[in-house]
Amino acid sequence: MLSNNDGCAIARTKEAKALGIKMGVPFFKIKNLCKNKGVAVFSTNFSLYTNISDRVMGVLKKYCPEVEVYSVDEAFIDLSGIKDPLEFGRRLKAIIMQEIGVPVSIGIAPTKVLSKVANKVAKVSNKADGVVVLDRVDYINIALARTKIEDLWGVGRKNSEKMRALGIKRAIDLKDFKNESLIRKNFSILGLRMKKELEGITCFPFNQPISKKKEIMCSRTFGDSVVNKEILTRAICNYITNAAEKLRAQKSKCLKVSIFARTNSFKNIPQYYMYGERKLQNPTSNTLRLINIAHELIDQYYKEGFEYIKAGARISSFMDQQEYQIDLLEQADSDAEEKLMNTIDSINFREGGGSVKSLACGVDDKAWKMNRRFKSPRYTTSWNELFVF
DNA sequence: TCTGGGGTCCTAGGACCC
DNA sequence: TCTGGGGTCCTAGGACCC
Repeated sequence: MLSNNDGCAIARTKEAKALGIKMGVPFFKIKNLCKNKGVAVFSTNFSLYTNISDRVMGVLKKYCPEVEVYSVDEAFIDLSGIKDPLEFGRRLKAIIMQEIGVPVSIGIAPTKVLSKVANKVAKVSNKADGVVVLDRVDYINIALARTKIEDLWGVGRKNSEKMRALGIKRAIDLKDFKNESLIRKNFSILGLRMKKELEGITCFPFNQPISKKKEIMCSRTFGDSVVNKEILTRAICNYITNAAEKLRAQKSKCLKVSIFARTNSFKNIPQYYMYGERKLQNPTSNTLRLINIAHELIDQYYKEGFEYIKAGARISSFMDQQEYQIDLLEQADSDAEEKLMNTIDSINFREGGGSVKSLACGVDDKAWKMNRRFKSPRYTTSWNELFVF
């Protein structure tokens, strides 16, 4: 399968992989190979994939207690409390095949990182028939000994090179690595969490089923480069429109807009990266308002005489409706603040007294902390704050 | 030679994912 | 000739506060 404009290979069958066709390789580099070896090549149809994905996820949600949709073709399922996970997995696989007609592989293990390893085993093993449970230390260790460090979920190109330099060549080496502070120092808290997950300790917990985007980007590479400001503007306004639609769909408003357009860096021509951003005083999801801002940014940053090959728009700094309402409340009505202050003052500090530095407003099961100037509400989970409900 | 001791908030950039 | 389109999280460092 090829990317937009049939630029790169982005999905390959086992057979294509065996021919050495790598993820992301430009199509023109493998065109001859494909022709000679009879590789079938297709353009992508993302709305079709989204549709199939939605149906598969629907089946998961119907039969599983907790589902976290991770990407268009992956989901995590919480199986705590399931007596026979292997049997459950096999049944689930059969149901998906029957109801949707799509083959899936299922990896089951104590943590997310280990379940990704199990899934990889399920994909390649003939014996497993698509479902693998890694629930015993000896099984886990065998699987980790066969997993190259760069194939581990969360270890990319840069960090696998660094790990190899430390003698960590396989996943098992990371699990058995004695010096934790060295891992922490070189690979940040994420590296340490990976190691702990390999040991079977959960560090990437199950996420809330409904998670909202924190930023939304729409961008495209053009088929032909664009040298006309009006055409470029029209494209960017389309991206803004799409982004705003997604924003409203998740019931958020944004506080930041940015636009960009770039020349083709693979070509030996004059290069320019146009980038502009704007922070907003008041949150919005209004398409027209966002488009107006885009126009202003383009007027400010556009340069004549360049061949633009790609452009996009990004919106970020979201507030959801609840937060936004609180923000308005705080700006408009200082009575609320006074009330909270009075409540806090009335609390008896038993252990040597104390002072209140921040306020917490409770809404449902969440709380937003605000500093004294009420710049922006902030979700907080720190342990040393006083919550007054 | 030494230069207070805490904090918060924000951003850019890097690394990773599919 | 021809090189995708989205996302997330973490860290360091600067600006600022008392």
